[in-house]
Amino acid sequence: MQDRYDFKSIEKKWQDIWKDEEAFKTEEDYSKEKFYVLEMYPYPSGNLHMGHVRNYSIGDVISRFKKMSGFNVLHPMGWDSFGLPAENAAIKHGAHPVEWTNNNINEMKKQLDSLGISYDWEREVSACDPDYYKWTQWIFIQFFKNGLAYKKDNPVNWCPDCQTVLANEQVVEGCCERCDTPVIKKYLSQWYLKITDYADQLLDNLDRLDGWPEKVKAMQKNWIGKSEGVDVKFPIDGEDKDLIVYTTRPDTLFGVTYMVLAPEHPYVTEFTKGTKYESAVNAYIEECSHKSELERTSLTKDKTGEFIGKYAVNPVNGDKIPIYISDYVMLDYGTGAIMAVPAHDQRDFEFAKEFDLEILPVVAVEGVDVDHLTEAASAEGIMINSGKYTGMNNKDAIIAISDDLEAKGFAHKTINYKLRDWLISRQRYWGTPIPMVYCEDCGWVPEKDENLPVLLPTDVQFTGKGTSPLATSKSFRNCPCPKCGKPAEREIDTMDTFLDSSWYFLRYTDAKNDNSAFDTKKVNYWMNVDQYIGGVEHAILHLMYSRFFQMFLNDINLCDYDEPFRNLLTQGMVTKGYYDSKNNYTVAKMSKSLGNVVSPAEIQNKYGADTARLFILFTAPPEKELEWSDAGVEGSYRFLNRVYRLVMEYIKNIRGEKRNLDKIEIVNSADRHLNYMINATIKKVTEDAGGRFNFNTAVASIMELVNEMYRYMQNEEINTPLFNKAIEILLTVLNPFTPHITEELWQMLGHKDRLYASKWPEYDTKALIKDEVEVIIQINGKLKDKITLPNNTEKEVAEKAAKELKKIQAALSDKEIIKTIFVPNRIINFVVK
RNA sequence: GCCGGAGUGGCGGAAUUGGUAGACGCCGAGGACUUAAAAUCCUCUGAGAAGAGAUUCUCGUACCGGUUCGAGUCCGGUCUUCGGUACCA
Repeated sequence: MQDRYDFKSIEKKWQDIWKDEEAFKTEEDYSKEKFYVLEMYPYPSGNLHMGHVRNYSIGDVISRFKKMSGFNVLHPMGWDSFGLPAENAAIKHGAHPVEWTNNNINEMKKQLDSLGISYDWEREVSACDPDYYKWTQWIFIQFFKNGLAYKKDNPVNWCPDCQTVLANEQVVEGCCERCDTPVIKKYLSQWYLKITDYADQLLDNLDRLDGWPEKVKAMQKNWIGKSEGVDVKFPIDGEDKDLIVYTTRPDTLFGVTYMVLAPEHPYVTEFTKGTKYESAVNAYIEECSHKSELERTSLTKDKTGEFIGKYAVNPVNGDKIPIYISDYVMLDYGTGAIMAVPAHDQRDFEFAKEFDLEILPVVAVEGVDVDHLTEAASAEGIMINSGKYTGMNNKDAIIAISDDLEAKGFAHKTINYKLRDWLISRQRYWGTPIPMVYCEDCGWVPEKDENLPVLLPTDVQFTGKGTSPLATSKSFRNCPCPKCGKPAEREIDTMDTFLDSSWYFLRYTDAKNDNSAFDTKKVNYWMNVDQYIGGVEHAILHLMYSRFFQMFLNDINLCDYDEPFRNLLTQGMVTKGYYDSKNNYTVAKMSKSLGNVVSPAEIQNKYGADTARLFILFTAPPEKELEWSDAGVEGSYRFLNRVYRLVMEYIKNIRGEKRNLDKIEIVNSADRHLNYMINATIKKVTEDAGGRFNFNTAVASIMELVNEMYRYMQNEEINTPLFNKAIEILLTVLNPFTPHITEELWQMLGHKDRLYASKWPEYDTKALIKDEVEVIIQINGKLKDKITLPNNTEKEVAEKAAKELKKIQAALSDKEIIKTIFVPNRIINFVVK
């Protein structure tokens, strides 16, 4: 017998068989309960990394487990195949993005199959496939027709390196999320989707998503950033205009000592034109416009600004207060103007100190000397210096002051969101063309349905510079207006690739439909996604955009659900330790630049796919970070060899005889214990792999069963129906984790059927009841001794038996028992003094 | 600052409802097999103390306190750490 099992031939053999048998093909069966398990589709970079392996191993265990449990399982895979790397490769190597992308897809597909992941490849989707992006375009047009897509001239985030605009969500700390280049503001006319119309629904529905991690929900909540306050009207002295500001603290209105406008606010040039303030103000605006987003939002920098020569009138007391401009006020939040209360807002406090403006406290905060502030007092307190509101609790004053001002027409309650509309135009080639046409007479008109898809032209030049590559196509731009037929021009920008990924999970339910994006009956059968699995880096971007799409498609009656993903599992990163430049041991996400990458192919060559899967699932719970350990991989490999040898030993043992498959007989305590372990393992794996997704503890319990079987084998006859059952259960419950080796051993036992198609075992609750149980004996809650008693021994009997134990007698000799706590089959606790 | 997690052996991690803390695995030590090594199998493996030894005692889940017969688990406070987010008015 070989020392180590031959994973290379076994894994290849079974992957070929599954393919031939169409083992994982899924069809609609409306009579059967469905389960839709989905892993986030990857960008086809051409190479699988360990993060992918983890993601897909988790999904595959769930998928295989649910299939064996009797569900009609949908487990598809596809490609997020539009995007910059393909285009950059085209610029660099001259290959067309479509070739580069499709080569990568073929390569990655092979790698996925070599891991034994059970995908139904007949439902494969690829974002860059015209049969797919036709419907992305069609959905965009539905947004347009419903007034949710619009083109607008706006200051936008521009990445000078990627040569394209970015959505707010793609700007991380003032830099491009892709290349880390500081983002600059540009004025451009761009397409937007009105996600802000769904702000409340996106927020409110979060409460219903109880299968989502708190963390992700909190991140989305913060991002939407709902705040309730009031818009207050400040008349401007000497002008026939009012200044509207948004505040959440109307209780501090008596403490307003100046006003601030964003430098870009339209009033600024209007009020300063031709005045002595004009040159200084314009210089300041000019200075701000050169600052990057990063510089401007930096908290550490000193406050700057300019007085614009005008005064506003405070509606609560008629005070005249100076108006400044400063870049600490943002044009795109609230009204782009604020009332400044230096005593109670830290930013205003800093500005007031810099410009020597009055700091007037209006809320007495406990424990703070408000007349000698060293920083703003933003906590709650009692109103002071506030006319008739003085003495009130500031929380009550918020309501009283806003109500009074509202009655006088100076205020109204408002809600503000941080969420902005989604800028979806990209000045790049490799994306879905925006299917819009500009006609001088008709304005922006969507392409006719029958002309979809608007195909990406092939006669373009990739320079990576200047305007959208589509502008260089001779064939693309000119077209007739879909409405009036006159010569018109196509939009030359493409869509953000996040649109492609905002509905791909719907397309899987009906991937080959030529007549619509998906069939309503099919989509309603399969949706929602019962279990979605992916990295937490998509907590806001992809997961919020997809929810938005789903809500919209629900509103236009294309499907019955307003949330796409019922349960979400955010897997942790795969990390590995390395020695940095100062020779310190550091653990970090695997990355080429750090040199701490372990490639899946390398591990598969050395140990096989089953070992790679097992190690990843066993080493850490799925949502936690997983630190790669070569020794740990060895351990997983060792375990699989142990399983292999165990089954070979059993087969060897029955050679020449018939396998004893009679009725199971439990003849001794060893049998009873093995039978207990068999059933306990089924129970544990069913609960851990099927419900809690704690695959690590599920695997641990299978390991315990194997250990027990080795012990049993040393002393007992193993050609018995009971041991045969142990072997078969072992292979069955291990199958979702390591499908190749278990399928092979199953066949070697003589089975003609397949393990992947077999039924998940049920456990016998009677076998889990032990005849005898170990009861612990405590004195004052501390463990003193243990006693073995018949199951369900009564309190009196147990207590008597416990008191007869020598240790307990000794411990109780000079004590008085006040009370005895008895938990059946568990604990006797003597409370003594 | 605000929001959300997490702190358990040498390491990854168990303990699902308040009931034997440390399952399972890694590392390590010892033994068996072997000419030898690898592989495999068996035993031990939280810390400290006492004992020749079987064994016994004490401490121990970031820290301080509380509730309880009993707390890794519940409550109050503190610290550390990770992730997200922020001149958002």
